[in-house]
Amino acid sequence: MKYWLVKTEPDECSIDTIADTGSEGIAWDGVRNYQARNFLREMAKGDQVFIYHSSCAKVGIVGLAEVTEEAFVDPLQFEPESAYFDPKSMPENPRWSAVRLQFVRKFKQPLALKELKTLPAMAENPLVQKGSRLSVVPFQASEYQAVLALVD
DNA sequence: GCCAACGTTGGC
DNA sequence: GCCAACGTTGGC
Repeated sequence: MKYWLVKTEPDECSIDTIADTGSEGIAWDGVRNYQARNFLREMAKGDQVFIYHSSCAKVGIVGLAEVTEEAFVDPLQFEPESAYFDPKSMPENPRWSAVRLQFVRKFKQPLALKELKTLPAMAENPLVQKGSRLSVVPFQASEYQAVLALVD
């Protein structure tokens, strides 16, 4: 099993939005960065995924989700009306992938970015590196456990 | 709202 | 292939 973190703006899709989708889960689409896309493609069913709120008042990890469907073609890239439309992506060779995530739980207290930066176990994680804009972040098992140890 | 850091585009 | 210009991300 592997571990990940995905960023989301709570105004667009918060942990509560994900929770509301229940057992159906939510398509994690709209990723338009190659490095992040490649990580999406590495995800396997059952992988654990931290949900992170960015660009908001309380930046940090707010809960946990799980991969329920491995990478599939992101349909939004072919929809001209979508903000995620990509005219250069060809149906015979789609550029962008999505996965399906299902809500696992919301932490009673979010783990703030500020706190994450103080954890020795997280020192090497891309999330806390200066200037990192990666929206899908791989986690080592040790990093995953260090975070879980601080939430309930 | 500001701005640093980063990724992408496109002219040459 | 270089690199300037531009657009975006995301913390603060």
